[in-house]
Amino acid sequence: MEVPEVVVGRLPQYVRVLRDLQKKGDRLVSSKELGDLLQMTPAQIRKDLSYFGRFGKQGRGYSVASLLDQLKGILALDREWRIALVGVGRLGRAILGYPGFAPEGFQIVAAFDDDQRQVGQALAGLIVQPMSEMPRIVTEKDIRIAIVAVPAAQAQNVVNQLVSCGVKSVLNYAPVSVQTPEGVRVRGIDPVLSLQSMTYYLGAELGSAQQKRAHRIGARA
Amino acid sequence: MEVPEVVVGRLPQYVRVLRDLQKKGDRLVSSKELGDLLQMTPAQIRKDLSYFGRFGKQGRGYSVASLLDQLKGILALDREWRIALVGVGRLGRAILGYPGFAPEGFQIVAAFDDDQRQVGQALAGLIVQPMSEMPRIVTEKDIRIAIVAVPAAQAQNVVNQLVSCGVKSVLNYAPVSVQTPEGVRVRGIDPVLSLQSMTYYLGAELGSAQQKRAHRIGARA
DNA sequence: AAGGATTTGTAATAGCTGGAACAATTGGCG
DNA sequence: CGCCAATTGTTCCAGCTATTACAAATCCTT
Repeated sequence: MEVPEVVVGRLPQYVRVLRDLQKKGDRLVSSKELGDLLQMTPAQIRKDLSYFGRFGKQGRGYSVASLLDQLKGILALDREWRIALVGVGRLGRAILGYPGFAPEGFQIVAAFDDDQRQVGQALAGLIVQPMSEMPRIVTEKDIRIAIVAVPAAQAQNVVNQLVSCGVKSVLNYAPVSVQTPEGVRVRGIDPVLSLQSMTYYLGAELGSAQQKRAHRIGARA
Repeated sequence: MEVPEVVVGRLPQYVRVLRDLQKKGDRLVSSKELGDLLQMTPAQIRKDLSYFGRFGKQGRGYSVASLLDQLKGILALDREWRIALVGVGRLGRAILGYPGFAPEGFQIVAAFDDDQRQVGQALAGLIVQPMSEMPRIVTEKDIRIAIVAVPAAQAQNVVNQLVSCGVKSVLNYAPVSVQTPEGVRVRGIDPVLSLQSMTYYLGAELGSAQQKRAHRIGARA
């Protein structure tokens, strides 16, 4: 069966909330409970999970530990992922220092920059490498994921290089939409875009009554 | 006419690419061109825009400057938005120093933290305030948007406080799903979730032939 | 052991979203 | 001046997504 991309996109949320429940000591959880925590309908959660198997028990719900294990397997989170970081400016350094990656199995194992003042420097236990070393290092370390934290003007070029090195997934912090060949996935992280999609509704609230009527407000987690 | 939320979510991308085109000196742009840049079909762009009016000229395309102006108006980006930041730890400081907000009209005008060692400190021209000052300052400065950069365990509590202060939009950097009443919008920024939705496809490529067949690969910008 | 309360997995359905297609319109060119 | 190429705005339709509804299964209580 074909799994819709939107379903895959929700699985990590399930993983995250299941971890919290496990930490809290809960052994069982129902789709209703999960739905409340994630502001989704129970049916959607059950249907999403049903793409991958039957993990629950009727009348009881899901075993937190077992569902978590299953989802980690499905998302391939039961292994370490080596990541290359490109760009060690202000943003890149913050990413290197972010403590949220390692506990989830994401390890930044190489850092690149084309600024000669940055190259050779030690950061978070890594020596910053010149871009010219990318093909060799990415191949040697078998890196499939890259994080791009370079200025917008350089992002497309950097992504092109990464793709030609065999990188298949890119997390793009540059505020620009980059194009990739089929088979290479890009996820953008741009707080400004997120803010701008919220001001639409804020503007309506401040605007005329006519505008108010035109926009419907609904919460989103 | 009711505008779907998914359409509103794409408008900021149009704004971003239109800015780039304007910087590049282009005066006109077609939906085909925009579609190529954003890896979308021209029809979708035309349809999205048609929710708000008729901005193009048949046979010619859209005036970059005029479409940009229109979209900025629709998204309420033609004004300054005052933002409160909660949490000035490692992540909060990085956000304060991020130079991408100001040029888009987003100004962080208050910073809060409940850590007594942080309160009173000057950061990026702001004095870090205690949480107890939030109701007063948010009201006085008429703040409607907040950025949350506190540990996951405190995020829900902080959001509750923000909501009770009248904040209507929250950009949540904490790796947790927070619940809000209807009318309050939350957008989460969690790079780990983005990575985890990509490993699903990477795992399939490394896995068995059976898994390979099960997952379909398609690029996404 | 029987009955009731609960909850899953899925089938059916309603609603939404994206894309194809095309008439209408515009500007350029000979 | 008339034709041609280009491109929009919109209608229609196919496909996708979410929700409702319910039979089947499980556990708890008495």
